[in-house]
Amino acid sequence: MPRIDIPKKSIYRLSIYQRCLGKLKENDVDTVSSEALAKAAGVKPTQLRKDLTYFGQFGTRGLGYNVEALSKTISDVLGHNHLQPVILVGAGNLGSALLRYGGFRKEGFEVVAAFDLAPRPQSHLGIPILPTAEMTEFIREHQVKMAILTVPTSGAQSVTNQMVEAGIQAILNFSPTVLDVPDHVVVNSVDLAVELENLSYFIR
Amino acid sequence: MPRIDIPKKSIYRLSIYQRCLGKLKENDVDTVSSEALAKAAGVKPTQLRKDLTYFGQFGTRGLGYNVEALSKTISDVLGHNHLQPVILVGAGNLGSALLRYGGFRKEGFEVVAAFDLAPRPQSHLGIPILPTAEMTEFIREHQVKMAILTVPTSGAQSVTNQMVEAGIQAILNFSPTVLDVPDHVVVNSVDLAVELENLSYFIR
DNA sequence: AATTGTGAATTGATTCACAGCT
DNA sequence: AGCTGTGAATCAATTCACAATT
Repeated sequence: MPRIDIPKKSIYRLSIYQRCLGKLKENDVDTVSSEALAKAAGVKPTQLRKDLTYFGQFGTRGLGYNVEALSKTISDVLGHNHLQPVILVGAGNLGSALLRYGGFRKEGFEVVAAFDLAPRPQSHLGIPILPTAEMTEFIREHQVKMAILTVPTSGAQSVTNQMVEAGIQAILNFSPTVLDVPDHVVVNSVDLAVELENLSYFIR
Repeated sequence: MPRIDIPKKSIYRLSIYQRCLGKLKENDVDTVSSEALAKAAGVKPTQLRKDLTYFGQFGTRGLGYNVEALSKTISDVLGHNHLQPVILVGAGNLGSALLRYGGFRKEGFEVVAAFDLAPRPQSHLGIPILPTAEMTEFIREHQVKMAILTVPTSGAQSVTNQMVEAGIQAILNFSPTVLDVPDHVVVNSVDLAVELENLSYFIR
């Protein structure tokens, strides 16, 4: 694995570049300079170029990058050329909103099922909401590797343990708590209150 | 302003420490060591101590930190001792879920109004949903400094321009786009698809 | 004896400056 | 001429190691 010393932040920015490239594609732009793409992504041109060199050489000197080709390359690097199945655990307010949101599919992710302790029979956008008791079996059976966690703080760690035990390798955590997971599992946390608090420090 | 060379990430972690301290308070713990608190926050003890020294000395050598006092200090530093008013713009799926969520108040934030191009008369938890046309006036009148942005990509930049013009200084952005704002405005973006993409890179 | 606070060392990320292609 | 690719330099954040304090 050469990935070992690529900054985590570079990987993160790759996704942002990818989104910008998508917009360029929609506008039938077929070549873009590091300067223009960096501007759209809110970074410096040298940083964009440095980020890309971790994975190879994709540009043409004197010209820039081919939008289509670069986008394809980033897809390859990020490894989601095929639809990646994701489960959502905790179908409360936030959870159901995310189910209804549905904007993930276009980015290569498909929410295949949701789980809740007290599932109402209703489903969103055809996504079944199942009892949490069935979660581990589902994960194993469908070989799901990614989960979105939107349960209240109290249940977060125990649900996480079950998911990890069943084979989940990556968790997008919205519960306002720090999850304890084994090394091979990745967690990205989005804590809304923390984000707000952080912002409030910077206002005068 | 001494804040100038304090790492942005330290500020961010302060919020996390604050949350952990809250849990300790609930359990009537009154003293905590850097080791224990760091563990709860998912960081190294030295990092916790370093983060705190940017703001002063709050511990007792040989003993640890007084939970109550440290929590109070962090509140002061983060500057949200009084309820901070926040508006939410874009009352679609995600926006209304956040309105209903309501967990912000406990952390010192109050969503005072929501805005939408096509507001249904209904309100969530007593928070009025008003037409976007009234937004700038509201911001000025109530001196609101913070906003949560949950409009679709297409409208994000123009709504942002209006908000900034009216005096908004901090934005928590959920629109999947990079916002262009003047230097005195802070933006924290949460892009769900980017988070998922980033996770997917790390699974094997 | 235990634990904080911190300068120094290290590690990591960003930016510079320019060589190398097209 | 223009723009990428990249080693070197800089800047920032983290961790170490230990002195200071209770």
